[in-house]
Amino acid sequence: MFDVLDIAILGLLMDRDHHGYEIRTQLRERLGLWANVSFGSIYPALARLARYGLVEAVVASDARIGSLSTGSLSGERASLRSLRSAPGIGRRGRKVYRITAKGREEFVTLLSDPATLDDSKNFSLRMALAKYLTPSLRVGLLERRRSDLVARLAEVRVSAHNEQLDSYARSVMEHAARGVELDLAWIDNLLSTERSNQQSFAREAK
Amino acid sequence: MFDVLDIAILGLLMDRDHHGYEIRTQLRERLGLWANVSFGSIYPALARLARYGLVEAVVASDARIGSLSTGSLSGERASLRSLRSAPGIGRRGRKVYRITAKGREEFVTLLSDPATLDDSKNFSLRMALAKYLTPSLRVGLLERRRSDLVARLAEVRVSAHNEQLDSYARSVMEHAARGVELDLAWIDNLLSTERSNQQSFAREAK
DNA sequence: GTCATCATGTAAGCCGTTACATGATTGC
DNA sequence: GCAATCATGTAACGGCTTACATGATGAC
Repeated sequence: MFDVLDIAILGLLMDRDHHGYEIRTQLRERLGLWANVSFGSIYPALARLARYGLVEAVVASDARIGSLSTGSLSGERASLRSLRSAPGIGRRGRKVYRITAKGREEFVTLLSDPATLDDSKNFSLRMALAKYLTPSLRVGLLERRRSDLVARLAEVRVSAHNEQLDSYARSVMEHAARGVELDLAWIDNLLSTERSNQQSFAREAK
Repeated sequence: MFDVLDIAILGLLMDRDHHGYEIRTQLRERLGLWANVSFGSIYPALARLARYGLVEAVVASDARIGSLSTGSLSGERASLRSLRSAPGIGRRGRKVYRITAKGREEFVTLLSDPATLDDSKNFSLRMALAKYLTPSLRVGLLERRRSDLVARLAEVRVSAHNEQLDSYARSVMEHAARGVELDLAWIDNLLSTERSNQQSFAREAK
């Protein structure tokens, strides 16, 4: 139904409102992935999320003018016009998006949904947004990722020991193995942090 | 013109003939990438390469051993024989593909072509096939990759120091940085190997 | 005799990019 | 006045996956 980009956008909007143009930079700077997602992906995604009622477009309340922030939708048009005619701050009619209550709900569901949790890009995105998950969902996510990596490590080690590989191909395989080991160490570190947090919480509750 | 999968397939065929079904496993086992490329990609790619005359189908008729064409490559002949001799007869009419002289030329050109050498998947593929490159082309490839990684490392370190990141998002960024560092160490290691090989060659030539 | 594996191919569709189209604002 | 950046959107296109269609062979 909704894909990775939708989750990423909702995740950004959980924090604060954004307009489309801004989302591109934020995706790189705050969520790590993707060297510049194109606008051809972002704007349609926003439109779709709006159609499903997970986000809504609000007026660009610009810092200088301010006080325009009366949320009525009928005022939106007028405000955009006034922003345009008024020289100075307001750029071209920005459409600032805000996540709805329904969107917040759906976001947490999507984020913890174990379906399509295959590749590392996907996982990194979810981890970067993990503060919106409950501790137990976080641990579940981490454990699932851990078992995937263990399987992957075994596979890549078998490949690395393939006798018929030349030194370059073997080097690639060995490096792939080291990459998976690094990922695994990271996950284990995150897991132990989660567990010690849970323990200290349990102690407090006593 | 030709894409990554084409290079990968040609690379496999440089070694020995393959049929389509077999290529899928080999892509994983020998070239590392892609958890199973689908046949919907492989067969059309083979057909296209054949249209351009880079490969040709040498139909392995279900018939028994022998009847083998100009076996310039002894290893290839041996592998085909072993495929047929073990069980009763060959399976369904396999189409075994062989790389042509033109294909070998084009392969080296594509492999050393610096265009579209962006992502790590692409680079890993090229490195896995690096034995088909000249030493200087290999060094060029490695140096280009190195400078990309240096730039990437700087970028991701800036992201990791972003004050507004929560601990999870920061952890993702820091882990990304460690990943790039690992890649970089690998490249540097490969580069020094290349250089010491060149030196020992130079000594011999003296 | 039917299931798993081997084997080849086509068609539909998804997801994302590039290219196109438009326009405001800022700074030189 | 002109370029660069900010800003939004649509349309065409490409690559890869899924699903579909077909069929041989070997194992149990």
